[in-house]
Amino acid sequence: MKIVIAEKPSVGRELAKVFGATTRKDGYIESKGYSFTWAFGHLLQLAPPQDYGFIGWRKQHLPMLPAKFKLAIRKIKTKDGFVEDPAVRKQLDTIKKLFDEATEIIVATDAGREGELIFRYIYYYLKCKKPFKRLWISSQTDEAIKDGFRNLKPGTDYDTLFNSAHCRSESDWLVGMNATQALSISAGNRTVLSLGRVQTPTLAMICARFLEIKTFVPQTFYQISILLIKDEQIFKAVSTSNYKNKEEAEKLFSLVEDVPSGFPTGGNITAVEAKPRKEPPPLLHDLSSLQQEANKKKGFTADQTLNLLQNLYESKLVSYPRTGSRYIGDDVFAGVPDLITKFTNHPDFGKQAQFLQTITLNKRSVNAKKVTDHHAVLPTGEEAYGLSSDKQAIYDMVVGRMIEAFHQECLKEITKITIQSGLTFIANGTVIRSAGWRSVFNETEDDKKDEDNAALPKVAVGEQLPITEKSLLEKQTKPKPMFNEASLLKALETCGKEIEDEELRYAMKDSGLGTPATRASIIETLITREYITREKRNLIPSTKGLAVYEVVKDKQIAQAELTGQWEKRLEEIRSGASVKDFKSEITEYTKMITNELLIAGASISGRLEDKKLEQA
DNA sequence: GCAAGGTC
Repeated sequence: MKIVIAEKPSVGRELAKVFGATTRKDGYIESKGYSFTWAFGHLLQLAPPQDYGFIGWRKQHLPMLPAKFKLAIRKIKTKDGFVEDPAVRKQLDTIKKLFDEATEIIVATDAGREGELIFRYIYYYLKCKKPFKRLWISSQTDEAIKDGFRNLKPGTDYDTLFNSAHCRSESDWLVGMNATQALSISAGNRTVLSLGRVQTPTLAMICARFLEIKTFVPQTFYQISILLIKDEQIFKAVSTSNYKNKEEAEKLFSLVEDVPSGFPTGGNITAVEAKPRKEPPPLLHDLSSLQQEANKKKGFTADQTLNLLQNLYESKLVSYPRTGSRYIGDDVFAGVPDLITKFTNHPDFGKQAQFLQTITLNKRSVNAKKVTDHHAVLPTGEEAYGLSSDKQAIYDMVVGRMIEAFHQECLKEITKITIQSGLTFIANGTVIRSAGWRSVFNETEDDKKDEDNAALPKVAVGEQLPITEKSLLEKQTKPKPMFNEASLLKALETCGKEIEDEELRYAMKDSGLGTPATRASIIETLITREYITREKRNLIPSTKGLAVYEVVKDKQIAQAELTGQWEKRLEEIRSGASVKDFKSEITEYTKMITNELLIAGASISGRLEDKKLEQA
């Protein structure tokens, strides 16, 4: 009997289906020759400090550097504290039984670093010694699966991938557990002050933005705007320059030749520019882009959106939710026309779905090379009925985006008129010639400025138009907005791109901070720790969060670059570099940050106390 | 009590 093990039940069932396996057992599916089983993500985790004898949080334990890490069954929180997850224990027993009977194991966890780790932790925990082969596919279509099974790789081909995964896991434990205890202990051990490679840079971003806004000094500046008229159509133009000095602005303002000042045609047209612009449809959604849209449109938190989407996935209404790809492969694209047909009666998108049946579909979101473990989120086409309003809203965002993504470009005409009257003015106008994908939701653009005109009248260079009105506008510079969940998610995705060091930036190019699967939980962790709170839709740091930020802000643990450095080294390990060197560097770093925090935490002890007094 | 990673 060959045992195939997948990362999650949905994939296990999909593989079984391709093999025609139908005998459903508890935790696996059987056929002649093959049994298909699965994990539920990580079943095993690195054991907590107390499993190595570090009982209680004590300075003399630090730094905790286990000679050999242990694995423990994933825990869940109950009213009696943390206990082994019984469902996980049961599935591990099933897997053990199957492995014991196996002649060969076929590893079908997701094709990536964590997928490899999920299997290897199970394999080593069960002390299994049987040979295994690796299924490595990036698409779940029947053809891709069959092809993958014809081209199984030797399991040992992925030893270096496991090494990099294992290093990632242990390094996060070493740095996170030690830094957390060190800071908590030195700050008086009254409350948990957690730190980690991902959560601390995230907290730092929120705090830095908050302080930037708090210390922002608005600058007053002046702008001059005019209204012109042509063929009974009034349009607006704004001075190309801003003026810091009021006297200067007033002087220039007096030079504007408007009708009330006695100039019947004081606006000289000096340039007219009209350019067509094509706006391609948006890409399909990955989890993060959907979380951002749901936060903007409906105010859902990242966590709520993930839960709603997971629910839709479990009801077989949408494809795999925790994806980081906004593309699909050609094989999935082949099924898209039929999929679109299923939505021709949709109350909101039916008409546009019908229209898509008559055109060549846009293939911007089709790129097999950009599909990683999972493709972009798509509806499955199963009939959806009786959904709660929140679930329906998320489902409609998925369906609507699919219709948009395969729709035509939006064609616009951008017009720019330059007017001279004492000083130079610009009038901008945008006319949509063909709405294309924008007809799906029919929403106005988010980047539209209030000084933009819709359509501009036809004018020619040399024409002189009446200026019916002029205004001197007093404006103030504004700080960047506070982070909300949408802008934070985006910042987590793109923070790698702002790293100056080219190599580190390259190492983070496909990752950012955290992963699609974990970003919602990072935000929730910061809230649970009382580092940040939600105020309306904004994420605001608390006194506690700001105190922690003060201690760590100049340290590596608060920089996104740390992840960049790790990613670079982990990639080297994956291609065969020594594990030993990286491990000893992590050990050194752990010792250093632990010692620093054991000293530094004392400085915030008082600030945590203040918070309690305020509340009392 | 604590990380980050995956998923029901």
